Formats: sequence, structure tokens, C-alpha cells
Amino acid sequence: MQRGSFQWMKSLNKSIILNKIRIDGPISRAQIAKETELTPPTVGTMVKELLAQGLIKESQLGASQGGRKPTMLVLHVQGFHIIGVDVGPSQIRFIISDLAGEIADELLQEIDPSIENEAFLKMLKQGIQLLMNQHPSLQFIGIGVAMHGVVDAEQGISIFAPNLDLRDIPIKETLEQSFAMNVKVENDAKALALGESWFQVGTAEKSMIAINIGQGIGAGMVIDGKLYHGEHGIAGEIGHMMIDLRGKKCSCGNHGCLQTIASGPAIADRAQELIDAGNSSILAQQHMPLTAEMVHQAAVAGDELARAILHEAGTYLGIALANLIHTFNPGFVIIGGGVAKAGSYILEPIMEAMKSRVIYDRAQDTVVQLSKLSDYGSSLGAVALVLSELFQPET
Amino acid sequence: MQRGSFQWMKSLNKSIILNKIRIDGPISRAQIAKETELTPPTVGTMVKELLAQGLIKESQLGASQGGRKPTMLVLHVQGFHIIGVDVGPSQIRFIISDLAGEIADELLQEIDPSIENEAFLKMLKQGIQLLMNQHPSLQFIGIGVAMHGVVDAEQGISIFAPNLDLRDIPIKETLEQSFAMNVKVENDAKALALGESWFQVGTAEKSMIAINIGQGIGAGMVIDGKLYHGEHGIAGEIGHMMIDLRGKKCSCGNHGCLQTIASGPAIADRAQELIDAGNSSILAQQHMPLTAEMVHQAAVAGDELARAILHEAGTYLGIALANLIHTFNPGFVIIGGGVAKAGSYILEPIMEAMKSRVIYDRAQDTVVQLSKLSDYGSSLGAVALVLSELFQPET
DNA sequence: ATACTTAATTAAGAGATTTAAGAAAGTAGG
DNA sequence: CCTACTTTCTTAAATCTCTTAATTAAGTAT
Repeated sequence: MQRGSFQWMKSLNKSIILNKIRIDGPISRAQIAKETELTPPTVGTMVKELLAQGLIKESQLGASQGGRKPTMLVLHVQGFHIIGVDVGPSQIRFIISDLAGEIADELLQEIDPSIENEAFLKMLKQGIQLLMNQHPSLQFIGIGVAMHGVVDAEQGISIFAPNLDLRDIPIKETLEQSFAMNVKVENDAKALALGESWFQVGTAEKSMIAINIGQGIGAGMVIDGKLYHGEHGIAGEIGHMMIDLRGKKCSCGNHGCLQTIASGPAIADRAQELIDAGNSSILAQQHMPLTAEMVHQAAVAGDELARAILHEAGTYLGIALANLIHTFNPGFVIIGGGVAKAGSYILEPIMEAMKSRVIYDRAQDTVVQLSKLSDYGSSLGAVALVLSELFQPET
Repeated sequence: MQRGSFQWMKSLNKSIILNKIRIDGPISRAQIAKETELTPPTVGTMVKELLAQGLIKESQLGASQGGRKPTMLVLHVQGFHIIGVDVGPSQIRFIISDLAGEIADELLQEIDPSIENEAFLKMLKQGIQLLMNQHPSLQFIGIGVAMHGVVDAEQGISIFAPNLDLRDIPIKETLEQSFAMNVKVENDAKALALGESWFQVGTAEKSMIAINIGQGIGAGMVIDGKLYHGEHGIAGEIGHMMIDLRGKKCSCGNHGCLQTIASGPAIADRAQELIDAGNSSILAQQHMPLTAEMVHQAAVAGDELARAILHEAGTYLGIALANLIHTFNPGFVIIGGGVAKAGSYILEPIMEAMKSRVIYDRAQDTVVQLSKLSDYGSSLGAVALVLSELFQPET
């Protein structure tokens, strides 16, 4: 679209109206005009077009304000659907979502650890095709892919996926050729952040940060409803934020990275270490290698050692969060990923450590919440990638 | 301006053209049309208006491309002037700058440490008036104020200025009443960042961060040419980034904040501490209390202890920088403030520590430079506050 | 039943960009 | 030196979208 042209201005105004309906609907034409400061005729013509496109629909009549009843407009959430794909360390999750983030269907597939680029792309294509075939009546408008590791979001390439040991996978190009629709690719932590901002925080107006704690620790930042990538696309790689100069050695070669204390594997390792040192715990009876999940379950069961370990991890996360608040100062923080399942056992020490370290009173009240999207966080984030382009095209 | 109206679009297009001339001038109308994708008639009418406003002027004729010679357009840098004010811990610097950041005149005044709000505001007004009176022929379009401490940039209020122990000073309101022109107020580290981005980095396209190391350590972040404030306006308060869990106690009550190691006072304290412990150094002969400036001079003179201290401070700064790159991932980093005067004695260990800790090759090449604006950084930043509004009005 | 409100649409008017054409100023070749 | 061709810039009519004003539609209230 030619920037600065009439068409461009029109599409911008149209987006404003569409977004208004999405966020504040059901809403009448008259109220849209009031709140957006556009004139009633402008709103009228735009609404007519949006109705024709099938993006919105008229619902019931609203209550009278002393005159004619307004016809309320709402997003036609079932009008179009989106495919969301979340490529994790060991499995791929495919979902079909409507425009409101309601999941209509899903598919989970295990990844062969020795998979190669070609087979991986084929697996993606087949999974998507399978889901689409099962819902021939639905109209799909885009595919979003959340991928762990380093991603070039602009090109739509997975540059490096450490857990699969794959490099330079041209995901966007391949899928756009196969399905002839808009494809967005993004790092999973960033997708999670957008998803949370889109479906949970709601308006996506505030700056927010979503921290994904699993095998590693990553974060995504949303500013004014848009993902922030940084110069090299590595903004949010907080797993390697140094917290403790003289701490444990990290896989990256440095010491005291956040990952060495608060990631899933770090929690499991720490438990093993303390048990080996002779501390008593119900975890000592485990025959399988310990996982963070087991530590959490032990904590729920009342195990003191497990609780202490989670408390320690939470404290470090809280310190890291204080650092983030002192640098990025988000209005909203979401904790997601596997470790977030430990619930209050991890959230409480996080809050405690954060509050005691943030030096501005008002910033101490930064809202911190556990993700409610659970296992669907990243896949819904992938959906949000497509939605964010549909609803707020580039200025 | 009504968003989404013709006037709004026009002013936007006008800004685009003005900016094009500012950055790429001298440039012809034809070339502006090509590069901005606006049509020649549109560019023509806008240019006519900008010429009438006195913001740009026609310079010489350019070289022929095989036809009529183009008339080149440049920013009329002397057409308007701006007052920049930098309120430091002990003095106020007033400057007059043209649109290109050339300083036409300046004024430096000492602040009485026991000053109160009223007297402070009076001092500001008198300083500005004095400078303006000395240049009656100049046309002033705005006043920018860079203030240390916590600032509410939107309201234009200095909320807390620790070094002067002042609170809630309504700077913007007062100055706008007195001088009837646009007044912008901002934290000094943030102003410095904008100034560096505006006058040094040039295009202000990249994301960048400017770190101001003096009494404390603060940073300002510029994203897409705009200052980033965060939710509570404390984004960039990196002085309290925790680096060393078991480090020194900071004035904020926590341990291991960056400030406790790398600020000016911390460097001086560290020197005193090591000398008291019996280390030999030419600084030991000093009778006055040590300052970071003295440590720097001793380092230049070859003093091993001084060099070691600066190396240590630089290393910690480098670690903090690595943390920033892993979270904010700026394309450009500027080190300013008093400690930056230590030059390579501080920059080299910063780079060394940063490069060894950043885990992505490309990010290791993040450009890090010492500020070249020296003592004028914050005051030119204050000027940039006004300029940024003039040249890129809110979308 | 009449007057007043509010909601939505229609019709004419205004503002800014675009398309198309022309004027101005140079270059280049014969 | 004159003509043909380029490039730059301006002018004039056409087009697009928003705005203002008036109209229709549908309720509420006395």
C-alpha cells in the first residue's frame, strides 16, 4: 500500500474500526464514531465493507439511549480460521483457531530426534494439510509457526533449532508455496508473548514481557502491541542474563547465567545434587532421572527439599525480573512454560524477590501473572502472529 | 490534529519530506518524490509551504542528469534556534543550538546546593532569558530541559532530583507560561540517548542505548527514533541492575548493583579502599578525597593500581552491557558521562567483557562507542527533544 | 398523538493526492 | 546554432475519501 495515499488512509481507518469492534464489541456504529473521532458516514461505509468481507457481523439491537435502538456490531469470530503450529523440543502441536483464539481442533505429533530439514518441512506440510482436510468447510486465512531456537522472523527462516539440531529451514517460503496463504514464523518465546498480550492481556496496549521457562529461559517483549526483536533478533534472550558472577558454569561458557539456576533442567539437577549430598527427600526414592515436574509434585506433596529448591529458583527469577523492570520496565509480566506449572511455589518467591529489589514503589506493583494458556501458549501465539497483521497492518 | 483526516495525512507527508531533506539534503524535489514514493506535485506543494515557513531553503543547482539541472533543497539550519538546558548535580548549562545541533552560545551557572523549588525555577527562567536577550535577532521555537533524577516527561515535572533534594518541580508549565513556546522535559540519561541518536548516529533509525556513567549509572533507549520510557518511566535505570549476588551493598539496600562497582564514586571509593589496604599507587600521595577523575589521570600517568581499578569497573560494565544485549539487543551503544572520559582505559575492558559473554556472534559486533558530545551530551539531548517533535510528529 | 432523542443513511461539498499535460532548463548530435 | 531528447518542476483537470448538512428510521416520553 502506497504510504500517504488515500487508500492507505482508508485502510488505516478501517483497521481502527475493525479493532474497535474486536476489542469493545458489541458496539454500535454511533459509538464507534464517538470513540474513534471518525464521522458517522465514514464509519458507516467502512462497516458496510467489513460486513461484506465477513470479518464482522450485526448482532442484536442494543438498548435505546432515548431514541432509536443501535444495531450492535461484533467480530465474526467464526468467519475465518487460522492454523497455529508450535514446534517444541520433541513434538509439534498443530491447532485450528478462530479469530478469538478458540481452539476448534488440534493435532500433536512426535518428532523423530534425528529428523532432517526436508522431512521436517514435509511433516509440517502434512500436519497442516491433515487438519485442513478434516475441516473442509472452514475458511483459512493464515498460518503461524512458533519455533524454538533462533528465528529470522522477517525472512521466515528457522536459523538454528538447538533441540533438533536443524539449521536454516525456509519455513515461510515452503508453506506459502504449498498453501498459498500468509505465513508468519517466530521464535516460540516471542510468539508466546504476543499470544498472551493478544488473548490474555487483551488490549495489547501496554508494554509487556512474557518469560518462557522450560528447557531454557527466553522472553518476548511486546511494545504497543508489536513484538520487539532488537537489532539481531535476539532481544529477550534472558536465559543468559548474568545474575551471579561467581555462580555455576553455563553451557554458553560463562558463569552465573539465569539458566543455570532456574530452568527446568537446572531445577532437576539441583535436586539430584542435594540428594546426593545426603539431604532427605521423597525424591530420593525415584529411580528415574529427576525432572522439574517431579520436583514440583514433591513440593505439592509437602517435601521440604523440593519446596526449598523451587524457592531458590524463584528467588533468582525474581532478581532477574527486577533487572528487567529496571531496564525494560514492562507494565505486565507473564510467566509461562513448563516451570510455570509449579504455580505459587515458584510465583511467590519470584514476587518476594522482585518486590524487595525494585527501588521504585510504583514499579513494585508491576502485575506478574502465571500464564493461563498452559500448553497452548506458543501455538496460540503463532495464531496471534497472523491476527496481529490482520488487525493492525503496518502504519 | 484529527487522526485519519486529510490534514493529518498532509502533515504526515510534510514531515516525511522535511525529514528527507534534513537527513539526505541537499536533495532535489524530483529525488524526494522518487525516494518517498510521493508524486512530484505533492512534493512540490509541500516544499513550497516548507520554504514559506522558513524551515528549508533552496541551495545551489545540482549536476544535470541529462536534462534540466535540479534545484537542491537543504534544511535551513539557521532559520530557527532552540534553547537546551542541562541541570546537573551542581550546575546548570544553558545552550543555544541551531537545527543541526551547532552551539551558538552557552551559559554555565553554579547551583546553590540548598536551593528550593521557587528559586530553582527562577534561576532557570533568568538563565534562558539572559541567553535569549543576548541574541535578539534569533527566532526560538522551543526549550528542552534535561534533568537528573526521576522525571515525568509527559507532564514535564521533575518528580525527584536527588542531588538537589528537590521534588515535584513543574518545569514545563512554568517555562511555557514565561516564554510561550514548546517546552520538553526529560531525564538526563534519556535526553543524552536521544541527543546521541539525533546528532551522532544520525538517522536515528536503529535501536540504540546510551549509558550515562557519572554519580550514578543511567541509560536511555531509543527505538525507531523515539525514546522508550516503559510503564512507569523508569526504563533504563540500569544502575541498579544486579550483577553480583554477593557483592557490595548499594545505597538502595540491595547487594551487587552495577552502581556499586562502576559509577564515579564507586571507582573513587575502590581506589581509597585499595590504598588503605596498603597497595602502592601515586594516588596514595593525594591529600584531597579521591575522585574518579584522579584515578583516570593516574592511569594515564601509568599507575598500575589505577589501571587495574578502571579495568575492573570496565569489566563489570561489559557484563552489564552483555546483559543488555541479551535483553534489549540494541544496534548501537554509546558510553557517556564523566567516567567515559577515561577513554580506552574503560572502553577496552568493556568490549573485552562484552564480547566474551555475548553468545551470538553477530551481536558481539554491536557497535560500542564513547560519546563525542562530551559535556554537551545532555544539553544537546535537550535540544533533540524539541527537534524530534518538530521533525517527527506523533503518528 | 405529538414532540423530542438517538441511530443510521444519503447527498452535496471540501481537501489532498493523482494523472496528464505543459513549461522550463539542459544536454547532445549534426 | 538549431533540433531532438531528457530531466525538472509546475499547472489543470480528475479522482478519492472524509466532512458537513440534511433526511430517514426507530424509539421514548408526556
